[in-house]
Amino acid sequence: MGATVASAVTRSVEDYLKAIYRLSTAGQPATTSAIAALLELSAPSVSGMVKRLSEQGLLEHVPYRGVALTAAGRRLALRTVRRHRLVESYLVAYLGYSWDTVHDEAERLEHAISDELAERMATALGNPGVDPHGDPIPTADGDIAEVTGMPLSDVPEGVAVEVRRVNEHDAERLRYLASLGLVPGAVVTVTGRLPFDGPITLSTPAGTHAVGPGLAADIVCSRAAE
Amino acid sequence: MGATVASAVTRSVEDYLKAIYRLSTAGQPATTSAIAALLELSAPSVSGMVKRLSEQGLLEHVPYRGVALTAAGRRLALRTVRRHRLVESYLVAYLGYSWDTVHDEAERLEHAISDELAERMATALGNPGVDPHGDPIPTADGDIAEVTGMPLSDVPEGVAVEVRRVNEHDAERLRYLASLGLVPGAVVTVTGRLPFDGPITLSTPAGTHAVGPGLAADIVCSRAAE
DNA sequence: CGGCAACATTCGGATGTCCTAAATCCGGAT
DNA sequence: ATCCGGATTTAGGACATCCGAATGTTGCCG
Ligand SMILES: [Mn+2]
Ligand SMILES: [Mn+2]
Ligand SMILES: [Mn+2]
Ligand SMILES: [Mn+2]
Repeated sequence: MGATVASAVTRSVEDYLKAIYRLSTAGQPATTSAIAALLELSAPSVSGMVKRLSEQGLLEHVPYRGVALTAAGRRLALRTVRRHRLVESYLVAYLGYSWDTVHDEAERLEHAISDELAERMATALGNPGVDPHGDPIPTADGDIAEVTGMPLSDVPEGVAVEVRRVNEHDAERLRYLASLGLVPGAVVTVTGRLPFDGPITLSTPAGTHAVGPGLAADIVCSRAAE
Repeated sequence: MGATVASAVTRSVEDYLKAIYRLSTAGQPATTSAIAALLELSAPSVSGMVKRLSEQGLLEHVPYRGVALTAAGRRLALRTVRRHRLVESYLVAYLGYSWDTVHDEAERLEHAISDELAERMATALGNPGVDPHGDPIPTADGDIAEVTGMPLSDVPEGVAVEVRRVNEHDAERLRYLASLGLVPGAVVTVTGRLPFDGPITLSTPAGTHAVGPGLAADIVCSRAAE
C-alpha cells in the first residue's frame, strides 16, 4: 500500500506537486530542470525532493528522464490547484483584487486554508467552474474540466471567438491584456495577421488592437456562442 | 542599528513573539517554560529560539529569568495579533464561522496573508476595534486599546455589567459560554455567589445560569452603559 | 563511432526548527 | 550556610529544505 508514515505535506511539497501537474497538463515533460525553472530552485534541490517524493509514493521517477504524478500525487496536486483557484476567485469577487494581483496572494494562501474554508469560499462563490483567468477549478473530488480551444495565435481571420482562458501569471502582461479587452468571456475577431511571427490585429470589446504572437499564444479561444 | 541581516520572519518566529506578547500583556512572566507550555514545545527548543531572537534584537533575554519584547519584537508581535484578530473577525462576519471555530484557522492564516489583504479585510469590516471574542485589534501602526474591566468572578451581586471580552480559546468552552448567552455585548447580573470557589449564578439574555469560578475568571466585564 | 554539451545526480555543507539526555543554575527549606 | 528540586541551558542529533561543486549520463552530430 502507501507504505511510509504519513509525513507532512508541506508548502514545498505542495508547490512541487503543483508544478509537476502544471507541466504534465501543458504536455511538457516534467524534467528536473523544468521543475527547477518553474519553482526558481537549483537542479540539485529538485533532484533531492524528487527522490523523497518518489519514496513517499507521490511521484514515479525515471532517473535522468523525468517524473510523473502517481494517483496520490495527482490528488494532492489537484487539491492545491483547487485552493489556489478558489482563493483567486474569492479575492477578486469579494475583496477588490484584480486578476493581475491575486496570484501571489493565492500562492501563499493555498497552503494555509483548511478544507472547511476552501468549501465555504466555494459556496459563497456559487461553486464556480473557472477562476478569474479562465482556469478550470477542480472539484473537491478531484475532477477537473478540460479546457478546449485554440490559441488566439491560431484563430483564423474573420471568425468571432470567445476568450476562454489566459495562461499568464505576469502582472504587467495581465494588466496589458485587460486594457486590450482580452479577458475571459470577451468576444474577439482577428482582422489581420502579418507574416514571420508578426503582430495579430484584432477587434475586441475595447476596440482594435495588435498583439504579438507570444502573448497571443497564451490566450485560449473557442468559437463564440451563437 | 538593527545589526544582523534581515533574516526571515517565519511562522515559528511570529508565533513565539505572539506568545511572549500574550504572556507579558497578561502580566505573567515570559519564562522559558511558560512559552513552551503555550506553544506546546519542549523547553530546550524555546531556549534555543530565545537565543536566536535575542541575537536578532527582537527580545531582551536575562538568562534563567525570562524575556521581554524589544520595540522591534513588539511591533512584529502586534502585526501578527492584528492579522489574527482581523482574520477571525472576517471569517465570522463573511464566511459563516462561529467564535468557537475561528481560532485554528486564524492561527495559520495570520502568517500567510499580505499587508494588502489584511487591510482589505479591515476595510470590508469597517475597521473594527475588537474581534469576535472582544479582543482589541491593534491598528496598522501598532497602537492597541486597553481593555478595562473586571473578571466576572469579581463582579458584585446585583450590578448589571456588560461582557467585554472572553479570554478563552477552547472551542468547547466557547460553545458552552455562547449557550449561556455569555458573549461580548451581553448584559448580565450576578444573582448569587457560593463560598469556597462555588458556582456563580447570574441572569443573562439567555436566562438564569450558574458558572464555575474558573470560567467566570476568563470573562471580562465592565459596568453596563446607562 | 567517439566526443561533447546539456542535463541530471551525488556529495558535502548551511540553515532553521525541533527533540531527548545531561549539565547547570537558583531560590527556598532545612 | 547547605542542599535540593524545579527551571533552564547546553550538548548532541534528527529532519526538511536549500545551495554550489563535482561527477555521471544521454543523445546528438560530426
Ligand atoms: Mn504556493
Ligand atoms: Mn488563476
Ligand atoms: Mn500562528
Ligand atoms: Mn480572538
